[in-house]
Amino acid sequence: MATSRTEQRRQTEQRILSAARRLFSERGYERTTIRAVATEAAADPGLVMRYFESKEGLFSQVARIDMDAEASIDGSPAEVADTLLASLRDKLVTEPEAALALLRSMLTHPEASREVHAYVSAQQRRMTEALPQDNAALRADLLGAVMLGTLIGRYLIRMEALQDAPAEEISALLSPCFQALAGGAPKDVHATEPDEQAPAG
Amino acid sequence: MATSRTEQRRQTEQRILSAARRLFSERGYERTTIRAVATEAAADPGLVMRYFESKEGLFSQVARIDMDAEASIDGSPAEVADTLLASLRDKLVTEPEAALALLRSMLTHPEASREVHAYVSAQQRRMTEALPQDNAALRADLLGAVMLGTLIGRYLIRMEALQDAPAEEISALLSPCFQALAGGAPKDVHATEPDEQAPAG
DNA sequence: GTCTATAACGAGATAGAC
DNA sequence: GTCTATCTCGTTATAGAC
Repeated sequence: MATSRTEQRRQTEQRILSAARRLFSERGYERTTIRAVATEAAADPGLVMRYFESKEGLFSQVARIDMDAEASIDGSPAEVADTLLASLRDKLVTEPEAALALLRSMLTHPEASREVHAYVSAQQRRMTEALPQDNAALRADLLGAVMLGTLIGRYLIRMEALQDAPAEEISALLSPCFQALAGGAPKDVHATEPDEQAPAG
Repeated sequence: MATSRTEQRRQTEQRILSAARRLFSERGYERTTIRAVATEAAADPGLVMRYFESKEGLFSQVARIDMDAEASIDGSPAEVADTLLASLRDKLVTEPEAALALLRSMLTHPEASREVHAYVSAQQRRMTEALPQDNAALRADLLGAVMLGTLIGRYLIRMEALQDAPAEEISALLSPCFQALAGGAPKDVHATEPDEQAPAG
């Protein structure tokens, strides 16, 4: 017998999670209803509640991102910039659906906001340690803001050119930007005249 | 007498608008209720409906941004970058509450999304015309994404360092970033005048 | 009579009883 | 696993104040 009760239940749970991931990332927390998730998963609304306790519980399950999976951030400023850029490129290559569920709701849902805040804070702290400048914390925040803006533009707002561009082209354009923010020397600039670039401080 | 009936009404309308602006920008569209706006404005929920037709109508009134007020975008890539940076710095100096109402809801409310999309598209088109490169459209989108990310980080997500930093410091750090994205030569000037264009080299 | 406040309606949500 | 009570929302009718 292929489908025991527990197996059946596990499958239903998976269908619900998958449906929730899709709807939360497409519509955000508020506009996603338990009913819609249930319909999408061919299950009963009550079941969703039973399995995940509440709408909040379902969202938590969906939007949990493991910070530990992120690459560690260290080395010279230029290396930090490269690491971050590589991390961003990853997310530009394959759409990070679970993360999008979180991003989509971060401006309007308190828990999503907290979750994102915790994530960027952690990342920020690691970067701040790696960047030697006195204004390292601000530089780290700006790096985070640029990454956030890029992901929002591509996946959530769907800016046309940004949505269609290959990941490599985006990261190539962003590279000098990251280098500058990290405080390293901008390397592959399409500049006609490489001027001196000492940060005023 | 200071408060005639129409004057009284005008004041109530203003209180409602002000309350709505605050609540929409703090909580976003979905989590802002007509009732809460009315309470905040010391008015009646029915009045809000009567004055503004519907919740959508109220939001439209609050979130209307005049694109014409934006500075025109032209000149060399370096000048384009400077213009954009100046525009961003403006918004970093004084918190643009009405725009924040729109930004806060852009990821979860369809009309807010459309409004923002129209805005960035218009800006994008003007920039694309000004930037000579073949990948101008993508560069324009990225410039927009960086500005968006910066505003979100400072006002909506409230990244700590970014929230507290003076506008000049932020724009100084962002300047080479903008220059690189616009395709001009990175330069280390931090101008205080929007019109100021330092002669490079 | 116009403008404002109170009350009620129906839709749709979550969550807990069966 | 299903059904239904309760809550809150946006909105509309109704009664009262100027």
